[in-house]
Amino acid sequence: MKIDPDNPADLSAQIATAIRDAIVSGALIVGDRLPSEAELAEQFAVSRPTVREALKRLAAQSLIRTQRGAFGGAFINRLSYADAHAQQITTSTLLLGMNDISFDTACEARFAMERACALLAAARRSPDHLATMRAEITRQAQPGLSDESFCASDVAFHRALVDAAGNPVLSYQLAGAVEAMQPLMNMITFSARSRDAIITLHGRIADATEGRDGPQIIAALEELERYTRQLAQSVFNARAARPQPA
Amino acid sequence: MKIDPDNPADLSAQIATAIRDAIVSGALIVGDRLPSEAELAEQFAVSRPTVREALKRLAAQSLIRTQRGAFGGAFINRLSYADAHAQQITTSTLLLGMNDISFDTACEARFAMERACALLAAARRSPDHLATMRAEITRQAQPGLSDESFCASDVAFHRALVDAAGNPVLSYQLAGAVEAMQPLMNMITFSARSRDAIITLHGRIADATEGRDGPQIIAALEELERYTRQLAQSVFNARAARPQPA
DNA sequence: GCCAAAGAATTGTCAGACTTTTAAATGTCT
DNA sequence: AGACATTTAAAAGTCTGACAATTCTTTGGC
Repeated sequence: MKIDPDNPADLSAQIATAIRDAIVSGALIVGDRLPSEAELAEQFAVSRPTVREALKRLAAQSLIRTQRGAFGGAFINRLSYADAHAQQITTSTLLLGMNDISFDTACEARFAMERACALLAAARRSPDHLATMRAEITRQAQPGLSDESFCASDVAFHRALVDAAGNPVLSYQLAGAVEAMQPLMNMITFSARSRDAIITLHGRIADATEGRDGPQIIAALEELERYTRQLAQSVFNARAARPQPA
Repeated sequence: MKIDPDNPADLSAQIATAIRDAIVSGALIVGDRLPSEAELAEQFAVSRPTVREALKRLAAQSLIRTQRGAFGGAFINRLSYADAHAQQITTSTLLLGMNDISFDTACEARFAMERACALLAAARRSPDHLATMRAEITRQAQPGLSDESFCASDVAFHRALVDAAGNPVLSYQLAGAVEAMQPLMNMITFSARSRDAIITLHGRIADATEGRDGPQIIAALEELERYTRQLAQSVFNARAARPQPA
């Protein structure tokens, strides 16, 4: 590290890359303190604002954390599951929102991955996970619930299923897939009848999880995927029939 | 947006968050041009360097791209699959590298997700994907191959399988799981015998993919997971037996 | 021995200036 | 009139120097 060709392009990006590489390669480890901004500026032969821009880039990815005051500075940050989750969700949401991906494609990916958790969830679910799932089902059945709250509860239910698999890496990876679907799901209007159908399937999933019946969870998820895609199809068809609702 | 309380904490982070929220919420869409740095500085009542730090944070997440010259500026960037892939891999790699996650946990998550692609891959694989898989198997069988190259080829093989599922969202999500394993796999020494075993299983996966036999792909992947975990176990046990090899 | 004040190191922010890049506008020649 | 060269202006990229805010360490006083 500490190398920086005098290419005229984006010094702060180059510095950020150099430091990032040092972190990824293990040359800098969690808790290490970087030199002060003034020292870095001297090392890279640039001004302090340029160094600061580089550090802000790294901070945006939660790679470092800064602390003011004497013996403060920039420290290599441990990337927590929470941070990784949040980044994953933001990235996934933007990816889906900006690339006109079809509902079907996103839905297929999400349920394919969720089914991958089923066997593990059946083997490892704790009473805690079951309680969360049941609680969300109860919430979903409340009469005055808005579509948005219904979707939020849906996400919470599925997250509980994923977490029940007891593998934090899996939970992290799935977070993006499940949560990023929420804006897409929010475009759907859920009738009382369709909510009933979904709640029934959620009940089957919860029962199967309680009974440690992995294949049954998969079967219910498959049915839920089929139903969700069909529901979205009919909503979009109806909208296409009358393009100007106002 | 355009709001910014005069809280004394991290103005550049606040500005970045405000703009990011505007992007995620859809108030700013792909191709939109932000006001110039000078104008933003005026709007937020801060100095230009502070605005620049905020913009660099957004650039680090590929949310904006900047262009110099007249009528240049910061433009909302379309988050491409390539960018999202790269971010995903970096984040996953760091998460696994900094949180002493067990090999078993990472391995379990990875193969669980990969099996989720099996049925889709069987249904949709193209001759192109098959050719890639066969080519990587051939490479893996070369005699003088280093462990590192063997791992890299392993990753390429599995990525071909994932891509064969024909769902870009799935490919994106899986990228992290598969590629982030590489540093962990690189810690293993692959004997000629273990390479043979892995290559044989890869052959079974390729055959099953060619024959559109989803369950067979899953079975082979399960065996591969079992074998990989067992191999890692024995390597780690051997290392633990003589901690100071030098 | 404990508490308070001084000191120093470091990030956060500002102001102003200069350089470089780039596209548009203008001018000139055929 | 059209094609090409020149000028111009807008904008990011960078630098310098300064001051404010924060926080740890050390010193001094009781």
